[in-house]
Amino acid sequence: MSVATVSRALRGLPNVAASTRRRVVEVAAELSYAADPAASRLAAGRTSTVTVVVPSLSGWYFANIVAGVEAVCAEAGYDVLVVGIGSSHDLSRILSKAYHLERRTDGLVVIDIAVSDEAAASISARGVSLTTVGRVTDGVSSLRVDNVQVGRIAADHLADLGHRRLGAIGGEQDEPLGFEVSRLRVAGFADALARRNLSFDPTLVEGGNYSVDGGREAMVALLDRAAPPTAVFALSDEMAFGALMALNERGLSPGRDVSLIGVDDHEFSRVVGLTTIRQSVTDHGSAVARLLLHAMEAIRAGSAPPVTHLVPPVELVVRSTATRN
Amino acid sequence: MSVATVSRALRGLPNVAASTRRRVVEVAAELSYAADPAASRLAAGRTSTVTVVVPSLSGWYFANIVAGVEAVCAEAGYDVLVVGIGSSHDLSRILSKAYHLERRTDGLVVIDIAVSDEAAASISARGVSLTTVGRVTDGVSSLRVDNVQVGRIAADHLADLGHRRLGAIGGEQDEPLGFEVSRLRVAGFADALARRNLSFDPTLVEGGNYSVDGGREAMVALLDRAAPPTAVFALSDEMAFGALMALNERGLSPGRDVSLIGVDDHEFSRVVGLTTIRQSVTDHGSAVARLLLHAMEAIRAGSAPPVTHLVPPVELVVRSTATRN
DNA sequence: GACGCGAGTGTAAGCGTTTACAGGAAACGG
DNA sequence: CCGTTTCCTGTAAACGCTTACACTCGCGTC
Repeated sequence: MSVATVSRALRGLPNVAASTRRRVVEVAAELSYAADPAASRLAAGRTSTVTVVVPSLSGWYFANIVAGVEAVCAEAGYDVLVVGIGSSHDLSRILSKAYHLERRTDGLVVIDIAVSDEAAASISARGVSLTTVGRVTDGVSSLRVDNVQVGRIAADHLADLGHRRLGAIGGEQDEPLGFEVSRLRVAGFADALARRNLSFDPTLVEGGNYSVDGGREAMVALLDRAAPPTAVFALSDEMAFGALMALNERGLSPGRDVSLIGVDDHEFSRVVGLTTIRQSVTDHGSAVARLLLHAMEAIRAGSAPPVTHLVPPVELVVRSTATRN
Repeated sequence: MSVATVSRALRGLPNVAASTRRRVVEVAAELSYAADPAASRLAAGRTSTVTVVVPSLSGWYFANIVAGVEAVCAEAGYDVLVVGIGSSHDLSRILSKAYHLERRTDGLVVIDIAVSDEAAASISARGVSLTTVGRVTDGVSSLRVDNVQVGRIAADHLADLGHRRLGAIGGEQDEPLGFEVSRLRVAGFADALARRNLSFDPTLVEGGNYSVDGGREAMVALLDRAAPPTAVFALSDEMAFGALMALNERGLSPGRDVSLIGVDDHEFSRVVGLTTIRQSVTDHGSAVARLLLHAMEAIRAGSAPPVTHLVPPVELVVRSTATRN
């Protein structure tokens, strides 16, 4: 029996007699033989590897996205490589990584990092499939929540509760990763208020850096205003937790003295009763992984990869930190 | 100039004239050339890849460990593969994965999963380095916190505060991953009490499944006892958060009505003022990655890999949920 | 001035697959 | 019964590196 036949049998290719295949599979199992991945990759030119590029691996949001991607890709037989670009905001590291990734991966999931058209073109020219989360690039499948909608939901809820003086805790100007998200959410927030003929004071937006500490400081800054807001929209639950700390420190009660709404439905939001806007992050990871798998399948089949833009729904979760004014 | 010279120059091997090397590096940069990883792996037999095997990728603890490992390994030029074994408790999946890993990785970091002596032997026989976190196997470098000590610190703190009727929220019998940890922490807890001639009622231990919900239910069960404990040791912060929920639901105040101490110093512990025992999980990841790098270096050099067992310190963090009885 | 030596470079044989191509046997139609 | 077609299997050429080995210098040595 030749190596070619074995290779064909083990990979499920056609043109192998059923009896032959059975024997091959049997013996392979017995010897616990499996093709050397490096040799396969070299010969076939495909790596059976998917790479997730992510700003950071710790942090609730990224960890959950990666978990979703990993589950689906592993299930489909792909190895999952992770690349954290760390706090180094310089794109060069990402690009050099992406460059190294060249012959290293069949697919790329890029999370919350802007991919320029040229970068996307160069990646696709190398035969690597690309999908993004949180950012969209022309011609690249992506998944993102409708952040404008998120802002609107928050504003509508707070306005329905009778709040009129509203503040927000968002990203910061010099924050490459989170700023775009902040901009959209705040825009939606302001837009929904405008539709109700309510005014939104843009000076009542404080940067919170998407961290607990940042959220705390932002809330302190808001409380120190001459006329503090009666309700605050924190653009992430983590910042909302910080805001809760600030309220506690001042002896203020969330929901009674100041209403607060977050975004994410982090698992600890339940613990503190945080009203929030839920996004199912792990599901997002799974969904984008499936997008990627389809694209890779298409490329392998020689057809043009489909371009799909997923916009999963978000959902208001009412708890106790936002109450009637 | 021959391919051999280029190969040697680019990899920094000796026996290359400085001038030659300079030119090669220069031209390579210009053409943005880099060796095809698959071909290198096939020819050299090494993969420059490290694999992290972890029960789950979401969850604070695992995400942070993986982040620490990734940072160090990426820095050292290794690709980082992640394998989540999911909720499937069956070892077969792990083993089949490990088997597939055979020619796929130079090093393995196994987190909170027991590795049998035979499995360790078979892995090392394949030339793959192995380090573990949370579990120790003979002859395998590892990192684990002293869980007995963790239990003692908790008991000492609560006892110092005058508490005499103590409960605990831990893992469960049928929980393959967490039970060992629970056993040790509870043992340390009981031991420290015994040293003070205080009694510990083992029926006052409820299983909390290392989840928020589990912690909540465990606390409910404890509160429903005829004689509830005045202080509770939650074996993880996440369970402690659940316990806090249960207290809130009953209108009880943590620290005043029931004292509570957790383990981890999760970033939200600060938010709720949870007294806890800190472990620096990301640092643990970095440390175990360095252990692995050393082992792989030794193997490459032909020497026997050093076996080191790291036991990083833990630290009591006093906040407001545990107070004088 | 022949010799040995070491530094630097080139040659070529793998590494273990995949895959185009060729070949051979069985089945089928005329 | 012979020529086709259809299936299956084998042969061998890549794939792009690494590395043992051979080789060529230029130099110091006796």
